[in-house]
Amino acid sequence: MPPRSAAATVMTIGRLSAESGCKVPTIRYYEQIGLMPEPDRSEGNQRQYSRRHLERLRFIRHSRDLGFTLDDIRELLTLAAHPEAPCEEADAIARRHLRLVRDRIDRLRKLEQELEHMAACCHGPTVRDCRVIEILSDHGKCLSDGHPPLD
Amino acid sequence: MPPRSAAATVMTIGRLSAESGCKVPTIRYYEQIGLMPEPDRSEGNQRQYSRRHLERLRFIRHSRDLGFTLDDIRELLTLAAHPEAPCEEADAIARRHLRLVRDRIDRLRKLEQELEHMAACCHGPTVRDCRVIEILSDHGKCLSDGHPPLD
DNA sequence: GCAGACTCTATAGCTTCTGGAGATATAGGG
DNA sequence: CCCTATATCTCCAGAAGCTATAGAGTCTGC
Repeated sequence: MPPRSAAATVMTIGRLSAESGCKVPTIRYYEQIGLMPEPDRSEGNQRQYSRRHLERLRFIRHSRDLGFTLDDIRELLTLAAHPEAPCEEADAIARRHLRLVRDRIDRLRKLEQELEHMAACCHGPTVRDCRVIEILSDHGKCLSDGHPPLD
Repeated sequence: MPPRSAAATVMTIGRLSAESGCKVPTIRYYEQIGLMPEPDRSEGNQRQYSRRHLERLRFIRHSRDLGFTLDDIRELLTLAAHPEAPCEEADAIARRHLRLVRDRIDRLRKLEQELEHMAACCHGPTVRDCRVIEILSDHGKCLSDGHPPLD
């Protein structure tokens, strides 16, 4: 009997979606931007995917979950296809991304403090006595001087 | 002599930009989406801003820096215009935002660990021995089961 | 009165998808 | 063979929050 899991040699796009966790329009989008190769088509013009497609898509999905950009992923995919190449580049991408993530954490922490401070400053029942609005209006009432952009 | 700082009663858009830290196209964009009111125009059809515009724009800018969405800011601006209204709502917006920020910090921390783990796993000189690609290919090699979406 | 800086409008692009419209394909049951 | 329900097809628009460009007009200082 034919296998019921991802072991099926041919998948529709819906199946690929279920197996990979990517939504159907997202898969078509990835194909459109050249991140996924164009699959074969059935007689009725429907996409037919193989396990190789699934693997690639899972790689993409996983990398996206880890916050890599599509451009990063494009590069990582190229690297993955050349096992003999030096891995410095892949490593560099990962490390750069790690720096980015740490940076974002730092900035978000500052923000967290600022917001805690703000929320703690609400003193009266009306907007007039509420510091939230006031602090937003006047940067000088902030804990820190500058808020770096979040992204 | 006419004042040289923001005390000028009338500003061009470039001046408003410099005083607020918002770029010129951003200011026009805010006007377009109704976040900033349409200012008077000079005879030559150029926008003329008052200090009230500057205050509003600074409020917006500061809130953006703190990560509030434009929709949040719209609401906060409305609230700010009604000092007699109860401040619960402003407070609620700030607290909701605080929760959001904390959530993002948590998720980014997990990511950080994952990436550290990954980077530490690079063992060989070629992609073949580099775990970065391998881990990306195979979710099972991850520290955690699921990576929640970052946003 | 002219160079150069600034501003105007309108429109398109960025990133990473997501959703809808309207048409076709396929699978399962009678 | 037909019917229906679901899945798929293409194409296009929209989301958030800007940013950039083109081509024209305006203002300022010397």
